[in-house]
Amino acid sequence: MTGSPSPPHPRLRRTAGDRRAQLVQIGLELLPTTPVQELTIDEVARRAGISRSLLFHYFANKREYYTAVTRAAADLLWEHLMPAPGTPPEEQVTGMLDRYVGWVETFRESHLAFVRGAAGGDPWVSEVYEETRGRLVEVALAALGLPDDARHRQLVLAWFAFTEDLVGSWADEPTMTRPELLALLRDVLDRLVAR
Amino acid sequence: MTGSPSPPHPRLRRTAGDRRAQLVQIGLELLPTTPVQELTIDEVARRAGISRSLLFHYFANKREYYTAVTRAAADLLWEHLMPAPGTPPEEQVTGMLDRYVGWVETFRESHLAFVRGAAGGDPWVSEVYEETRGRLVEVALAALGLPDDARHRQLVLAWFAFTEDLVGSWADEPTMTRPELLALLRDVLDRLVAR
DNA sequence: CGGCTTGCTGAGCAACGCTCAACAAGCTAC
DNA sequence: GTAGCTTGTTGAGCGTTGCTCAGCAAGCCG
Repeated sequence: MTGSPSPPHPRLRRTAGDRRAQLVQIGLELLPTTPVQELTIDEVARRAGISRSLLFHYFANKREYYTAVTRAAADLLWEHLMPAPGTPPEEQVTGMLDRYVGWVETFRESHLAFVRGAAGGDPWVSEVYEETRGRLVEVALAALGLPDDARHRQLVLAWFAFTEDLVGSWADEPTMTRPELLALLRDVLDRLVAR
Repeated sequence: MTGSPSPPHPRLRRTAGDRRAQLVQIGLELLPTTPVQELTIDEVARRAGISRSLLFHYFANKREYYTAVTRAAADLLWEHLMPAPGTPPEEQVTGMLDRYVGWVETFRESHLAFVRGAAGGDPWVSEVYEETRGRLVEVALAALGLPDDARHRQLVLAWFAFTEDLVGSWADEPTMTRPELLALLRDVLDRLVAR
């Protein structure tokens, strides 16, 4: 008590890019335990060891912040799913599907949290994932050699919803083998678009 | 300014049941324009013509309130979908599917808002709809003459996700006729469980 | 009219999103 | 080395919103 106030932190100063990345990273780490929109600025700032005010220096408001966090999560998924350049089209969908199941197996909780946050209430958050889903549909339709029209988009998007739900519950309680799951999903897709 | 304060409301006093029902009703009316969790107590109280405090007399906290609103919405859907007693099993699923599409056609925006709120972040809200979905699966499996085991539940629940997504986007942009949509959904379900 | 139940309110606290004026770390110029 | 600029950073503080609590008053009974 009688000692000098002693600055607990040597007042580290980061570059703008570093700090921004750090804040988004903290958001990503908090995602599994907290719905995005319920992240509190206080908590994030505390973890980063900065004042609340600084967060508003990098993000105009709370929404812009958690939208950035959501976008970061979507980008991670996107990069993991994208086929390596040069992959033959007929293998692309199979590969993406396989990697998607792997992703859910590895990051089950955080992925579930991400999807829930993206599906739920806030339009600004939903839009981020919608956009990623849209790009995934484009890739899938191209790989399948199908036209990118409204009808095929609807069908493949609905199949995404089917896949997300089934893979999620399967990861929680495996009622079939992994290859069976993959075959089932692929089969449903093929029959759907073969009309 | 110089007039008497004049009590704007004659201080109407309602029974507990009436007031509760009124508050839930207001929540239902606000659902299409506002994600459930973002309903503000202020707004609801203002619309009901009561003080904020009174709302906390009926609902312990905000969550309990919007959970009640969500449950009311889920009950409305449930009552609309349930087959009339005495309906032969083979017609039950077809009828429920038909009524579901009708429901989405009629209440597109509010139903979308409801599903989004139920899917999104808050576990307490999700649980309400999860429970209704669970009961719907039971009815469907019974009508189809299938065992109510984990695997069938997973498949039918995933098919629900497929159906919700497809019917939602179809209502926005009809890419096929209504009978075609119903036939497609029914066909996907039949093939899924016929394994 | 006195007394009881209970629907109802207003003042007020704490948490949180957000603003703003000012401080200070680290670089460049002289 | 120091003057001066840029910009990362902070603290005080405001408005809104969820929530509490002591107490008022509407309607009923004796």
